[in-house]
Amino acid sequence: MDEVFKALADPSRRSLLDRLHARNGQTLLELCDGLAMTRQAVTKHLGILEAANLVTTLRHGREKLHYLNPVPIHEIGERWIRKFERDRLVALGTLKRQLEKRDE
Amino acid sequence: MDEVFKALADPSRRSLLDRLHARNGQTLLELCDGLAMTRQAVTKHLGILEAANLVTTLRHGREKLHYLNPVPIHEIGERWIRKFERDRLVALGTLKRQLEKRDE
DNA sequence: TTGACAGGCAACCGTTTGGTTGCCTATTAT
DNA sequence: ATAATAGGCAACCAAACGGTTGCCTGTCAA
Repeated sequence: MDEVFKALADPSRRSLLDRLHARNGQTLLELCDGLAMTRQAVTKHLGILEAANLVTTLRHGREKLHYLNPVPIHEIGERWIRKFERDRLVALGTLKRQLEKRDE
Repeated sequence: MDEVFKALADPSRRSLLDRLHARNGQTLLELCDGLAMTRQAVTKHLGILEAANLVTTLRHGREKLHYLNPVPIHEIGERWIRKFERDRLVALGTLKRQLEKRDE
């Protein structure tokens, strides 16, 4: 879980996930295209995404295909974000009430 | 958005959010309790959470109350995670089909 | 078979990060 | 008034991060 959060913390990596979301199964060079960084930097980012299980790779001859794995993202939604959903509704009311209490 | 992702990347900060989720409106010292780091370190973490708008503070005399703001978390769920939901269903099928295509 | 192409590996570098220590200020209780 | 309490601020430090350059390996096409 921590690895996933860390992987998502970098905007370049999120953009790589976006690219794979737009078109799955791209090679390293395809993913490099248009990005303002070297191929080696992209390799590192993809390595981190792979370690977090957000990307799966597959060698096909001399090229490496990259596939998005949306499961960890979904899990963060389910196991982490959902937990805070209820708060959103009561947050303001609670704040107000607690303030009143403190001032008594 | 980037600030929120960065803020969520650290486990100590996520644990602080968890603590506020369990009991809202805690003081700095209350939030420090049981954590294996100095008060000043916690202050820094809370500062980052506040900058990301994940925590709202309120001075009350000499103590500072910290309140969880679940809105940015919710927005990540809505604007970011949701986008990848559809993929989850078709991911495996697509992978299989693309592999077959490549091998032709 | 020899280039060209796709990618891997490792060393290095400046900046950011997460944490510390030390000291200062403001508020409250005795 | 004074001491204790709650927190703020700044300097410093090691480690991690995001990126680079340089070079090497494996695969495909002419």
